[in-house]
Amino acid sequence: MKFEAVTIKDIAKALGLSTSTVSRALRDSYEISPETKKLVLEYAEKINYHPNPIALSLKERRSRSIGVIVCEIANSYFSQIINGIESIAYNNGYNVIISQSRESADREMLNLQYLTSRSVDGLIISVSTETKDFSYLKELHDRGMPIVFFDRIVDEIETHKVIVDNYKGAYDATTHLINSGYKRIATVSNAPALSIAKERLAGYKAALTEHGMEVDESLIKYCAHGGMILTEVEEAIKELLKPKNKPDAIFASADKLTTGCLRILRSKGYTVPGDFGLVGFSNTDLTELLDPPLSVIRQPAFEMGEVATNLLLQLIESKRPVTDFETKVLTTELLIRESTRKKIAKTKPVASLLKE
Amino acid sequence: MKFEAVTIKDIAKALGLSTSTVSRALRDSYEISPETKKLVLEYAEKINYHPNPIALSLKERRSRSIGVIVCEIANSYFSQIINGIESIAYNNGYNVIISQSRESADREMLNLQYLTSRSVDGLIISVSTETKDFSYLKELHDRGMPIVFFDRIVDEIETHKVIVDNYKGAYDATTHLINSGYKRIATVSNAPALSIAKERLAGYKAALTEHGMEVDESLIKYCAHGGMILTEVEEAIKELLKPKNKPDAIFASADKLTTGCLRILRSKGYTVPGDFGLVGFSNTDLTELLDPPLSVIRQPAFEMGEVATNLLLQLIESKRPVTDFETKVLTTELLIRESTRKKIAKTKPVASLLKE
DNA sequence: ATCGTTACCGGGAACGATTGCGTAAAAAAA
DNA sequence: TTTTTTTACGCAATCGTTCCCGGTAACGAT
Repeated sequence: MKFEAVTIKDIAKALGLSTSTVSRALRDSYEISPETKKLVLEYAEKINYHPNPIALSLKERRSRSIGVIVCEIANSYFSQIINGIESIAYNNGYNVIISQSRESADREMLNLQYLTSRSVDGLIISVSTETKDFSYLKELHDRGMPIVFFDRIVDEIETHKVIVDNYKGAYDATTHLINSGYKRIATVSNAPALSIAKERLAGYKAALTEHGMEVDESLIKYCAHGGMILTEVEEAIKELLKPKNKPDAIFASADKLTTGCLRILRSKGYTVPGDFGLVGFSNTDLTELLDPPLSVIRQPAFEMGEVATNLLLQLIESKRPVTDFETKVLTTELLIRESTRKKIAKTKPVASLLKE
Repeated sequence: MKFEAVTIKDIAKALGLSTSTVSRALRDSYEISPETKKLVLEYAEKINYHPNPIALSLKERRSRSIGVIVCEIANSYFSQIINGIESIAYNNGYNVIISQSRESADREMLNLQYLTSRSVDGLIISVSTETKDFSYLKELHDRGMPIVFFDRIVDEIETHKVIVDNYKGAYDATTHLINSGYKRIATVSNAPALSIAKERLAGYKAALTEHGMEVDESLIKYCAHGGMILTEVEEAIKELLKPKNKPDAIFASADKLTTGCLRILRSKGYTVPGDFGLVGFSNTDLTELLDPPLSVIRQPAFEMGEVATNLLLQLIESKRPVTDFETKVLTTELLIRESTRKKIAKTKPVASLLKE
């Protein structure tokens, strides 16, 4: 079934004009008489004419659409990012095509090919945990495709990037654990090759050393798929519990890792923050309703999406090749709740629950 | 900046052939000699030729893209649905354009216009709570636009629809509350005009009457935006707590309403399931980690997305106008956890936490 | 009377790909 | 050898739109 739309030809035929005249009348050209314009405009309105964007795309060699690749949509952080992207794109007449890599480099590549063959005007990407070979992306970029990275950025490719201050986020969280009285702080991290993993790890280590605590590599565990596969988190926790000198707190470095840790700890019968303190990056709005309410580092996800999109549009609409790229660094927010309160408060604070 | 792609003309020019020959060679037409084919194919491969989908769209009058309208992406239920939609669409060479109504009829209308002007081949929609006037949608459908509704369907428009057995879901949940010993069961529902709200309310009422309990209209509260605005939920709860004969359990009829109720109850210092039993529709995978773990009615969201997309593609690719429409009804699943356990068990069950 | 302006409008070539039709040359049949 | 058939390719129209060229009036100035 097809959906037949009105074209400029229909108007031309009905009004006994040429298509060029109609086109010009619609674009309010100076060489069309006011009467003709009025005629065309009114008729176009009457039969509900809308220019065919596909024909325009062909003519102007641009599709007015941007591609977005994230690892998964069903993740608060990314869906908030997408929200931000969408709001800006929409306001500028662009549409957004979303695809998911599901942390697979293959799927990411496929999506990339798909999106470019669909001739998107630009791309906003957070690479998968698995991606090691950026040559395809690099080639794309070299051939002129505007790209903006966010979250998991690629150092090898020079373009606009949007991140948060991961170092500081991790530093603050770890410091908070230290100040709360935790002595042996472990971390469950993302795939070590990832930019965010490195930065967060660096912040974690810095906080430890600056407070006179030594960095114990056996307390650093990695989950290759960033918590998307729960058994990886389980494995990490199992490892952490092995030695006699168990940690007394965990800093989790990604959304799914944070809730994953809680899930595993609880399933093993441990209590938080009794047996372990827990803090992590997370953007779920349910963290305060969890048992226990989780202390989290929250990223300004919506804003990140907005910023990334503005940068991309700037790139797309620039007449000359852009060579001056910037990396926007937004700040995280540490929300302190029960999960890092070493001495369990019997009376739960409820006043702040209504916020958001 | 533009991203210059290789065209069929480039190949033709380089090989001293006509564009038609190249086109036919690429499509493996019988009237092209094997040598020429080989030549073209190899050269196309070499310079990384990809047919321009926009030119194809213009020629074939189809864009191979489908539009999706949901109220918000950052909602587990909808992002799971989108996941399902995307997986099927992708496998069939379609791309998905997503937009959000944010429960506003105006935004929904705008999105609709935008998507159709972008000439999508079909639409998958869950209408907003606010939408009362379906004439635009109806007109679109009458003019031949393939549409599939899911979740919040529109009775006035005859087309494929995908829902769950809302009646049974609500009935089961309410019955579960009754069997757990709750005596005065309230419900917090969606906008009353919504199909899902009606069906769930009917299931709730049926369960009550069938178990010899009377339906008390003062125990039925509505939230016009389905929990998206928390103050509406707060207002509803406040109303429920007014009369002396307070309810002892709440059945919430949407994802955000369920977590919203928990949020409000906890912020007011009530305990669940001590002061109130709570069960509701929800697709978050965090419900078992909440305090208390929530009993929920879970919808097969991913599958719903798949089914809806298959139906839509069927509609799009049908040669003749389809007049025989079907409504697929999937089944919900009741997951029983702490929030409906009238007598608080001291030892929390942890074995099932690892599932999913 | 001739020329230059100005005001309006149409023809037709793009954009990239497909496809019906026409046709030259080569191969097969007469 | 002539006719017919097959093979293999090119021409041109098409999709909807824009825009570069024109073209033709009407009118004033010379």
